[in-house]
Amino acid sequence: MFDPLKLDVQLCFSLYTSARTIIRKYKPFLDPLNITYTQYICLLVLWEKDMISVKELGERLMLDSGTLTPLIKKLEKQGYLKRVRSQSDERMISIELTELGIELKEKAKDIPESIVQSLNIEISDAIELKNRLDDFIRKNPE
Amino acid sequence: MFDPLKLDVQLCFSLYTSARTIIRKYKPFLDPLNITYTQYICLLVLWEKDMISVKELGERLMLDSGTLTPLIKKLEKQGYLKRVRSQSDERMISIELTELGIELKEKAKDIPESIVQSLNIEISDAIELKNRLDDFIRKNPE
DNA sequence: TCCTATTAGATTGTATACAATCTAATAGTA
DNA sequence: TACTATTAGATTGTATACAATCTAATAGGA
Repeated sequence: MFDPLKLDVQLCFSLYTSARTIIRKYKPFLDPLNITYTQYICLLVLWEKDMISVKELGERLMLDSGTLTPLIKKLEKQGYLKRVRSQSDERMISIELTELGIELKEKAKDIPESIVQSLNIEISDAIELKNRLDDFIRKNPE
Repeated sequence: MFDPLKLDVQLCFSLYTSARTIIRKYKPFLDPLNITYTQYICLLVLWEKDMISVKELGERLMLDSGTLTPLIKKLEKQGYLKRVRSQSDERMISIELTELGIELKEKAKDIPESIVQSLNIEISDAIELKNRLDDFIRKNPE
């Protein structure tokens, strides 16, 4: 008999478990750089576009200032970035990579490839899965 | 030019975001029961099989005692379960639903259906996505 | 039986997530 | 211009995750 109150049946649990599983895979590659997964994705955004506000970073990662403020301060303490009060609008903080932060990009460049190698998944399946997830995210905003 | 250090390219971020997105969808349905998503999935396991150890629950959810111990104590404080030291092996704790915990199953019975309704996704797509995720989890253990 | 290894769960410490609230700055408007 | 609303980011409080360590109990030999 089909019971929707079964853990095994619920999509959410599969998403939750998959996310934790893959984030765990990043750990051995991020530990040497002394950063966490969330810090890593912040840096990914900054490596793409430097000098953005906390708000813009938050929109990109779908995280709020409650999560980002302490995290950015930790990256600042490690010397990877600076927090600069904007001149034009003093409510805003501009996050700016330091030399060290820019250099870190080079050290992190092989991580995506290493992750793909460490995952037991075909590239085509990974792409298909990612497309389906992005479709899901797109259709379920907020 | 394809850059693997782009956030948008990485499967992990899609998983991470999808998981947070769908867990957020549970909140309006779980808030009235005064439980969180993680507490809910613990109860899902117990509603399926009562009187299990912390270890067995942990294996089912892939969570360790560091996460589960405080969480189970909160559910105990709310009166949904009892923690009973096993007679045969005093290292083990048996988690046992109370009347209140059993009654909660009835109150939670419509949640899966409500979630499906609230998600903008076709059932067939949800099933396909879930199958792919479960395949991914199965192939990437630990 | 005695000793060592293992195991179950608890505890500690760090790092998110996220709701709710707060503060200071800016925008919008009468 | 004076007033109100909005906005950016910080702060507070709660609840995970998870590594590392600790403790007590059991298992498995010599």
